[in-house]
Amino acid sequence: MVDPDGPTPLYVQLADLIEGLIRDGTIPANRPIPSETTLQQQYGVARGTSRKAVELLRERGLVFTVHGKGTYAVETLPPA
Amino acid sequence: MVDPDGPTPLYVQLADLIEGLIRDGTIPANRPIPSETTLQQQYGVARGTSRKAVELLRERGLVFTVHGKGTYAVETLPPA
DNA sequence: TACCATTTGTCCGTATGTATG
DNA sequence: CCATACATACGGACAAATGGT
Repeated sequence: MVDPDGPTPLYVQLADLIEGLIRDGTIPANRPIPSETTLQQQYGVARGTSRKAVELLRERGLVFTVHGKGTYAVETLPPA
Repeated sequence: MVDPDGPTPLYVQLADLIEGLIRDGTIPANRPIPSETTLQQQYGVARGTSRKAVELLRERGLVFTVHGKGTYAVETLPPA
């Protein structure tokens, strides 16, 4: 999944992985991505790392976040 | 604001700047100073740098920190 | 109304690695 | 060698929003 010893930062690897899930339809539009806590446990990273991954996905225009609810895949994806 | 090329370390410049804000009343007693994250973004420095600046202010007796909440200006300022 | 669980938001504390002067 | 500075990554604690009981 993610490689802590690789040259790519963990939070970038995580973001790339989730981007793949969105682009291949595993996570459809307007459906939530895993919570920050779930990502931590699932991939064995700290919360700060999962937060930075989600932040990157927001910057890439792939997801939007609602405080107290969750983070969701956007309707129309930006070009890869 | 802060000069990365100047002879004074960035974190000292940042601390001096905030000390000024406290002494001139811009930041009143028991009010929070900008967070480390805010300082980073505001002045374009790394977190370690903003953290060292706040640490310096603590050593100078100008602020006190509450873990998980924030850093605040003290009630009675030490002599300049 | 009150309470509670979940989730995101915002804080700080610490450590390691890299690079520069 | 050491201080400065940046980036990454871990952890803990509290605040705010949401939704359900």
